[in-house]
Amino acid sequence: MDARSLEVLRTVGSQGGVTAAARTLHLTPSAVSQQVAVLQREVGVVLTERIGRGLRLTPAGEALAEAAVDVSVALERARAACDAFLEKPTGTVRVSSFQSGAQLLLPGLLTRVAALDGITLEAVDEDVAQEDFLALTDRIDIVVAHRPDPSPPWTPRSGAAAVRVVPLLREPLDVAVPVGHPFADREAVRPADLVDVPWIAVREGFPVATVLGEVAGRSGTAPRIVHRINDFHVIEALVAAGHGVSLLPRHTFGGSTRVRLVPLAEVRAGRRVDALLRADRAERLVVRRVLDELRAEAAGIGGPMPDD
Amino acid sequence: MDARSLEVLRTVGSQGGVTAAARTLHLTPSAVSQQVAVLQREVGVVLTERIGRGLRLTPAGEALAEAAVDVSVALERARAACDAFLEKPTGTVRVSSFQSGAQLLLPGLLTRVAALDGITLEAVDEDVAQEDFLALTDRIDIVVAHRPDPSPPWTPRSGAAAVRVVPLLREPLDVAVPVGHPFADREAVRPADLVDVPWIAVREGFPVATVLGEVAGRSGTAPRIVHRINDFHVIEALVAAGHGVSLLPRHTFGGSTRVRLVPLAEVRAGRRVDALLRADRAERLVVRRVLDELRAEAAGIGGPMPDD
DNA sequence: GCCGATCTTGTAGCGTCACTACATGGATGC
DNA sequence: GCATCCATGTAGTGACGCTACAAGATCGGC
Repeated sequence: MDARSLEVLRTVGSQGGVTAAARTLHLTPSAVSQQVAVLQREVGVVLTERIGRGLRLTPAGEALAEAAVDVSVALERARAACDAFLEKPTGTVRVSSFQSGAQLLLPGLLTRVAALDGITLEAVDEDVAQEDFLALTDRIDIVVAHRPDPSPPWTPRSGAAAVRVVPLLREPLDVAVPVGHPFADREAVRPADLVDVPWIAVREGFPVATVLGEVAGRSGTAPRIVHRINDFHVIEALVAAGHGVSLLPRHTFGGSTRVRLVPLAEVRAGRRVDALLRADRAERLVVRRVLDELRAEAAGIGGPMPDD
Repeated sequence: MDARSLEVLRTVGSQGGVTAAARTLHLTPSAVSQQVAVLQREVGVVLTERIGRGLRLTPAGEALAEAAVDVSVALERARAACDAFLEKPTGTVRVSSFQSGAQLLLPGLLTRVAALDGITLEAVDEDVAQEDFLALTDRIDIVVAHRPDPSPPWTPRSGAAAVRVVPLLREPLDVAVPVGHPFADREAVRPADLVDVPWIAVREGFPVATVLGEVAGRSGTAPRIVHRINDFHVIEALVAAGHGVSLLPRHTFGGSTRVRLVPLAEVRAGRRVDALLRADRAERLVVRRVLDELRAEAAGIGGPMPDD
């Protein structure tokens, strides 16, 4: 029973398969399969079961994976205990963010971290579907993720307490319309005003996709979606050119002079931006340090965080 | 940073040296030294320092060893999480005890455990000096140890919370005198009565050695020790033959018809019998099960345990 | 003060274990 | 029913940890 084997099992659980686990662990599927097999023989309990052509953890496997979290945490805490005897926290931290979050937070974060000296920060932009954010934590230390504001909290595929959620900021979603549009100079628009307008939405399954449905739902009709674009800047350009209206996050707005953001009335539309990190990663001193800076940076932008 | 490496470091700390650690880990000193060296290189902090021709942990090493406990605990807890899915706790548990404790507790414990079915119990009798009991926990699951009743609690050489102490029973120490001795039919004897009597004591440094000094101290004189014998049955035989008097535990008394046990008055003389086990071992289900039986067995003998 | 004993720490050699590459058996979906 | 994807076996290879041996260091005894 090795800490590494447990880590492998846990990854199979969180990534939902041998192949996916192999990818994030930089191994071949064969190696992963063997590790799990050895572990299974050792504990004498069936840990995985085939589901279709895939694989998932049995209740025993879940329990073991859950316990594996504490092992990783204890290991990282041990490492941190030593780091405390070094003068400065040193090391490299991998941070990922969806694009608009990166645009909002990364420049300031990088400046702050550069001032700390000794910490190298590897930033990656990752645009993934809502349900895939948690899985990113297996290969990235701090995952900046977003979800619609009124929405159920992050629920991992496996291992309940494995991932920690640190709220960063809440950002309202406004209606983006071109200059000259009937709404452009309004104080606010109500859902009832938006019946049958041509929407530019994000792709299905992506973070704020559900918000549009809810806004439209208030007026009792389905939204008329004419385009599905993930990049907010592209959306902004399309709106500016009069190809439709859209919901855009207020603070990330590019500032096009040909687009106006009009607040929504009667409905609470927004997105929450959270930092997701595995419990073991959260024990690393450098990670904590970077996370502190990230929170400070977010606090300077979004104002105080409301409780969920 | 491996769980095994941490275990090695921890053993070096608790055993107080590379060679001793190598013995308990069934390794060569060279292997232990290399492991520590690798670990040290990895964390970048000095973990050990030479003290004479020996070795001890630096504060950083202590901190890491302390953290290593949690790693072992988490690992064993993971194993236990799987065992919970098996029908019965199965496995082998190593128990050691000093001789008189073994005589008192082992027969009943073995009977109890045999009734559980599936647990094999390896019993060892270990007569070690007071300060060496704790080190036994590195190679034995449950160490039955004893110490003078009013005495400071067990303090490990390294790693404060690494060893758990489970009180089993308290046993009074009585004055053993031969039949026909002036004290033989007394209700009790006072320290003042015992000035200048010829004592048979245990060897220096062994568990109840200090009690005699304290009893004698009450009368203001040093005890006159004529023999140093560790085996209580040998002591009993010597007392029976009139070669001196001794302090013997009441419940372990062999029952020689030529020896009387007379209680001590005015002074609280006794020994505490404790079970010592490492925190990680305590997580194993089989170990817990055996420990439960041991406590039950002890409760049947010593009556309720007083708080220290 | 020298010598043996004891303890730690290097170096060479060896065995084991985990990984990769490749092949096989199932299950899915167009 | 064929192509695809996934998990899992099997041989081969490389790396890592161990043992055996030797060297440097320190303490106790005569």
